[in-house]
Amino acid sequence: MRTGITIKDIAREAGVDVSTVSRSLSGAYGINADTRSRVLAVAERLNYRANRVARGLVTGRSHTLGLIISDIRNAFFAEVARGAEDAARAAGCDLVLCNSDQDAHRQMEYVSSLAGKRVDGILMNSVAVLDKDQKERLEAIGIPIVLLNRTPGPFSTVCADNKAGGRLAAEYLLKLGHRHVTHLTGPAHHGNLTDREKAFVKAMPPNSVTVLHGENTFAGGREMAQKVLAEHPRKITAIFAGNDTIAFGVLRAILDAGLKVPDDISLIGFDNVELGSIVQPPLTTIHQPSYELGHRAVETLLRIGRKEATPEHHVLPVHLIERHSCGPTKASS
Amino acid sequence: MRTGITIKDIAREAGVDVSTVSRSLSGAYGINADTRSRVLAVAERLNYRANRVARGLVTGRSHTLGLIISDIRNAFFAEVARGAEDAARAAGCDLVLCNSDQDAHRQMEYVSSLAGKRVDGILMNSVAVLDKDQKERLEAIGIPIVLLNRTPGPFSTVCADNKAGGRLAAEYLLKLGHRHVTHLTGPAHHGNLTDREKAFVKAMPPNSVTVLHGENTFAGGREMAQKVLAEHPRKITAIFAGNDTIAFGVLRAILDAGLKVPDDISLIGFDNVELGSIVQPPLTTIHQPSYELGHRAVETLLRIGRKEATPEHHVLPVHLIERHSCGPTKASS
DNA sequence: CTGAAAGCGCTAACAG
DNA sequence: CTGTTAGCGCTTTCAG
Repeated sequence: MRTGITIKDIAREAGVDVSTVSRSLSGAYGINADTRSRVLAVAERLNYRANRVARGLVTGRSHTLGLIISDIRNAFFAEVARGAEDAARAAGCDLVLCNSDQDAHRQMEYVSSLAGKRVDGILMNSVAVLDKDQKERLEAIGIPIVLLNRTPGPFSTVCADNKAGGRLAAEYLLKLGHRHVTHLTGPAHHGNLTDREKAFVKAMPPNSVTVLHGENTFAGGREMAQKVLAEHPRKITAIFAGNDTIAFGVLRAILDAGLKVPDDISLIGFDNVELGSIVQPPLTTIHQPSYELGHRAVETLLRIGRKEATPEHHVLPVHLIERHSCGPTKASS
Repeated sequence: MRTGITIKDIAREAGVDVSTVSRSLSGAYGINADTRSRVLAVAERLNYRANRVARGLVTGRSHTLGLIISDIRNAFFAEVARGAEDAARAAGCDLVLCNSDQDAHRQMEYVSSLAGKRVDGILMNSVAVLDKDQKERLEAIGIPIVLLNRTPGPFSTVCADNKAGGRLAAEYLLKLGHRHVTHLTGPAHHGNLTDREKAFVKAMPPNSVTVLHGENTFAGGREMAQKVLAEHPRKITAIFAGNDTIAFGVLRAILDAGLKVPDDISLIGFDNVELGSIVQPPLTTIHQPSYELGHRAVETLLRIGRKEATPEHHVLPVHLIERHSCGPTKASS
């Protein structure tokens, strides 16, 4: 009912066998040019549209990829998704969008569901560093996977150089004289954020930084900032946010508290989301190539999918974007 | 190779027929509780995962929906997409993401591709108001469609009350004394934006507003604003942007020109994107329920999909969010 | 070069 | 309650 016109109809109409139709359509070898164009004409006339589901059933390839991310509303992920979709489209694949909200259970449900649909590959920024059980289940699924965050293990990964980014942020703040800083970030054991945190803390002098974990969202950033602001009204001179979205929330809280950035407190983010340039003050941040990340990730997904082969690990460079949310400490040294 | 374990394997293993397995799995009627649990146990043990593609082939339902939007990087669409995905998931459907970049050709390719995949429905913010030919082609496809912008015709629509929004913006600006305003918006004949434009112009005094069409993106907003600023340095006292993303671009250009908002020029947007509250100055805008839009759209999509039935038209309310990007004119009255 | 036949993995009557 | 029989729409040997 739904479809109507199939390969069979056009076979009958063109007076040939279905296999001939199939071959003509797929532009295959060994087919008379005349028959072929006749078949094509009929297909055209009947407004035929091949059923990709049926084709997928026999070929075993669905030409569909799954993308599991925390939340598409985070501008960083939107950018990643766009890069991924462009690359997928270039390869003739569809991209199904899944928002995990950082929920491990939900993430697994998506994987399961995608597996049931026999997607050709899954791209995901895993909720947290995967435990042994999860890794095994993922491997058992037998679908190519590319992780958007560095996790030791059998899976390919594509991610930014988070450690270098954390270090960059530390060095910059240090150069400006900050010695009492706090790092506001997402849940602990989140691959990328954790790398940033570790590298940041390591690059700062001992005991100069306190870190607070929360939701890595606008709301989360605001809440964490409200907390620190309430507890340490004077002491801290700078905040390093785990990502720009958190930074925006932090900025919001600082503004609400009647304080000024960077006069009262410096703020540096991570991601370099487009809107960072128009908030007030424009946000100093660490740039990571979000679009590229998504693009590269599906490229490697497609590559490893083909040859049942060795995992690849790509790490993309980051750099500092100096705008106006950071300034020198007055109280320091 | 890809899959391995099928219904057949578990039939053999459990010593029953495949149809029995199928029935057990789908929790169907008329099946011995014992056999059923035995089958389930085997399935569990073998880590069986039903092939939804095969199932779709026979049932005719793919449990997949398509979402075609301009660009997921636009925060408004990200919000819509999230609402759509949540609703789709609640209904057991996957959502495939398509970015049309406002390109009519690309939009049609996506529709075609989705149709080939026999999606259960398509959700799209059509590039422009559809012409007769396009409408016919869409109808011929025979897949339920819900449009995210109001287009007269046979398709269901879910959208915000754009006209009311345009009027609201005009009334507000008028109240503040503005009599020389410009409206910076996207391409002409874009359903939603056009409605806003028309209502806005109509609610303003004759000849008080000039409108400029461009790209409805951050870059587009910046470019249009640069143009206006260069040509009418003094005259205009307020700008109404077709959406917040454009407004952000406009803001950027105004700031770059060394002017102040709202002192030198007032700015009002449309959408009420989250980040509007932290730009400087916080953006006054028209709120539309983006998440709801996406959510409602898939709900109606699913509904009209079931009964081959009458199109539905939903229009969701908007309201003014008064922040600090608009002020009274000094030069006026 | 083209037709016949088998089958991808699953569901859906129809008997028994 | 369960097995048998047909397919869904397409690709793919295998003959001819």
